Amino acid sequence: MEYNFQEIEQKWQQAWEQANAYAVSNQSDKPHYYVLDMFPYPSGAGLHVGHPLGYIASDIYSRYKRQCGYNVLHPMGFDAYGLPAEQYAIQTGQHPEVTTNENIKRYISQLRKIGFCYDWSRSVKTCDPGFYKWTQWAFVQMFNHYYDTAAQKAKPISELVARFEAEDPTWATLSEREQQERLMQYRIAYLADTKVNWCPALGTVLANDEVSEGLSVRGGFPVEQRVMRQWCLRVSAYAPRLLEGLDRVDWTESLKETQRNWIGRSEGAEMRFEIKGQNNPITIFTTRADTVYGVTFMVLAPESEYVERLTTAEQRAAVEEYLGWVKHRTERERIADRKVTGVFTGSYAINPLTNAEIPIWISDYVLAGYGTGAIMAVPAHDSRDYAFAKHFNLPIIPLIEGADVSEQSFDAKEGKMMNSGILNGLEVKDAIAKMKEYITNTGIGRVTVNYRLRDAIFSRQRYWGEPFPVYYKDNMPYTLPEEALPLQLPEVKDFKPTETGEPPLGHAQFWAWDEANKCVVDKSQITNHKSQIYPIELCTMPGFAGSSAYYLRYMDPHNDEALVSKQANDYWQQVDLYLGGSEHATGHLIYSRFWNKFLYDIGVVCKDEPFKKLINQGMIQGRSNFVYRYIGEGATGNLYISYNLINNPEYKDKVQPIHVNVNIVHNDVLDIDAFRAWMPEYKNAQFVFADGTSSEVEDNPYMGAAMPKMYICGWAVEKMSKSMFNVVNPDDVIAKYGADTLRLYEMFLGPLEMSKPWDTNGIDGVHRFLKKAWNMYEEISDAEPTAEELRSLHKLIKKVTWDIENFSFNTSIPAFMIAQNELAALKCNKRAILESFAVLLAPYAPHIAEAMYERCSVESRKSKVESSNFVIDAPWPECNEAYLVEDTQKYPVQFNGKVRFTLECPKDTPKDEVEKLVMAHSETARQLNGATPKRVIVVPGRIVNVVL
RNA sequence: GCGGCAUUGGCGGAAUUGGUAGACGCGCCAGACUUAGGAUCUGGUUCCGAGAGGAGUGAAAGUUCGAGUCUUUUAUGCCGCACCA
Repeated sequence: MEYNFQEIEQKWQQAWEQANAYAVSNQSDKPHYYVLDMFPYPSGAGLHVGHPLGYIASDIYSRYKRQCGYNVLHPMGFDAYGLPAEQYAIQTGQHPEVTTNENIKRYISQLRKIGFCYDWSRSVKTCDPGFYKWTQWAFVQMFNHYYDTAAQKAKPISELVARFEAEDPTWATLSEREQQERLMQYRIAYLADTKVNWCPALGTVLANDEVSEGLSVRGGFPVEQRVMRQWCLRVSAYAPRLLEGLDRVDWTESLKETQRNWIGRSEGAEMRFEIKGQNNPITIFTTRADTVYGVTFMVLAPESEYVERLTTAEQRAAVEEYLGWVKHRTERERIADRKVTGVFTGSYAINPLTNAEIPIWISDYVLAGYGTGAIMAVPAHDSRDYAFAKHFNLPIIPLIEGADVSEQSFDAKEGKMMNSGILNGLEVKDAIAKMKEYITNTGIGRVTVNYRLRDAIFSRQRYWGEPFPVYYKDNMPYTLPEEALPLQLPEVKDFKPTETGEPPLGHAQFWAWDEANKCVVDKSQITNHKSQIYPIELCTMPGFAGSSAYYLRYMDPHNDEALVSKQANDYWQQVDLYLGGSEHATGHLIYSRFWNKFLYDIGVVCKDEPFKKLINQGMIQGRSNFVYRYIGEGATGNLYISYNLINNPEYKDKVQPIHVNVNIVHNDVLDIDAFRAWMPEYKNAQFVFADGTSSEVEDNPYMGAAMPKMYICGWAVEKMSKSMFNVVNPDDVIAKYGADTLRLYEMFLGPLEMSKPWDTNGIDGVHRFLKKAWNMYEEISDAEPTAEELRSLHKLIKKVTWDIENFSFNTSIPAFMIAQNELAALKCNKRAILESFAVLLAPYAPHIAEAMYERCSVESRKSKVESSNFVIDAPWPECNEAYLVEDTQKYPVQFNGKVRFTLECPKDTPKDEVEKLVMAHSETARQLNGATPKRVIVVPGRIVNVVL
């Protein structure tokens, strides 16, 4: 029977769907396991072959775990809010919900075809009110909590109020508004005037991770700095815990490093410097307290609050000019043009150790948001200070013996101190410690830790996002009561910002809060305060809001009473395995961990880290194909040279590579008819074929039938994108080879975590394997398997089990091929072997495995591979291979470096016993080598080396 | 500048604990079948060498009886962060 993958795959996909085969319950005696894919943003372009890579890997693991007897939660959903849908809406007027839902539908149909074992009944999408109710709910909780730094935990804001009432006599004297303003400084979700990344082209602010090199990550539009009143999340409060938690998760080192980098912990000291003529010191942060004797000037960030106070009358004009210039410089300009700039304030600080008077400058190389926004400059040992000092001709005092600072600063933290008073003669490391001690003891400062991680800006001036459940009374924000959630996204007539610069929600008519009746009403009713009708927040939440806790929702997706029930969360605990791209390292994966830790603090979840193990699948790059247009003498622009000829003298440097659609190229051979039909300009294309001739048919030496000629295309690895014509759609691959081949081939391509190009050359080999494997199931015998057959099978069992548990999926496919080869060579048609083979293959190629298993079955029993356990603990057959026998040790015996035979003996055999055994084998050795061993070296536990 | 990862045939890549480097697939070569092959099957395929044999995992050194694997130095490539004091 032919391997009809279309029929098989359709049949089993329907069978799984009808049987609801992958629905999973929150109640089970089985051990639980939660496998999660990073849910996709459903873009208009649909899936390409790169997307399913991680999904296939996680699907293999899920199926394996299920076959091993686990209750596996393996869901899929959609990150449905986002800019592209909204941009499209602005251009076409189509409601983003319509396009988003269309895209989701397309994604689902593409995903279904690949045969994933998702529990679709648990699917979520972030733009669903039933889902974003809990995004809004979490926001309200964050608004109503503050971070208690002493306890390192979020606590209800009411406790803070109680503390103020008890400890601060001025509290009672404040007005309600003043009290609210004060509380706002503590809330975890808070409103503040902050410097933001404003993107005029997108009309919205962006988070730090959404900006790269002064351009928006989406769209690549310029971003500028602006101060705006924004919602923020106090992520920075969680910095120590976000850092510490990394030690307790099983993630790759590189990803943890990226996060550590982003969190950016640095230990140092804050020091106070008195100001000459003022009785009010300034505080700076430094990690090099040891260099305080070399401070020759101070620098303030332009935005520093010290600037106003320290600018003298004579310098005011110069300072203001400089501040104005800095303000109008975009982030992009600042990065592109890193020249040294600055201005003197006119004030002097007093070095607390030397009492020297040191000038205070302003420069934009000091950042307002880090430390205290002011630094002590030590030009001898900091390259940035050095550049500044050279530019403005400020003194440079070297502090480390032997350091030459005539050309550049000496930044290394090594060497012996000099010119440093009490620190002279100490090593830098000891000097830092001593100085910290000195600072603490004398009270001129304190030892502190600084983090680079900033609070997340949480407002977006966009339409297609979660509305904030917030209304404004007397200009102060109040959250909607819990029973009013979700606050549904209103209809608007225009998705662009309003003329007055308000976000698109400014167009919404029904966008006012009736406090008395607790409902949304027409905003025209906002007339006066007595009406108790107030405006609702116009911004929406950013993309990461909906993706920060979606993994919890899968545990309990239909719960209307809670984000996740206690029972469901206690059962699933956390995500055991999370698979996704490393591009989310500093965005989603930080926000999720923050969000989860907050939920942990308030008792909603039982684990403070959301993702126990995390694997980054590599990116699939495109593999572009090229044709070579002849542009040399007499070129018509219509002649294309085969790739193997382009370095011939007559064509060298006379051809121009042109991208050609990879879908009309097979194994780098161009389909010339398809090429001519592809675009009008190629309609009359002529070719020089691989054999160097131009005639399109070769005379057939036999019957005169035409034989097509080959045009070979060149290739290159590039990003997979439409413009390179190298996008491969999984649907096309499935139509041609089937989902099982696609799954196998994606895994076969290389290690999961590495980036690699999608190269369709070679997919035939994998497809051939499936065909050959299928052919083994023609006539099945009930005879007892032979030892050899069992050996092949058990090698495979061992290998595949190891591979799956170690996420080394790519190496399983060769193992299957070898086993298939061996079994075919033995003409094996034993039911016991073939059944097991199908069971092993099931995680990788579930459809064909089901069909194989079905063919093995005597009567029509349920015959699902699912119901048959993965054979991890099958009895090992008697055989001679050491590695199949668990309690013996294998000693490959080498003679002069070449292994000649393998010696087997019990694991704990003493060394001299092994030597004796080897000598006893010396007869063999003599025969093999024509010599008797002179010396036998036994390395404990492993190898026997025989020197002849 | 800081940090992480990588480098093995013509190509993708194996080598799981330091133990026969190049599994498996592609491509290529030869053969079989065939009107035909861009189908299928069989055999071969790291390089040099006719052969015996020799060389060989980016480069150099080290540890070891033994190194693709461990250590140090170095080169190249990819990724992340970057005026973070």
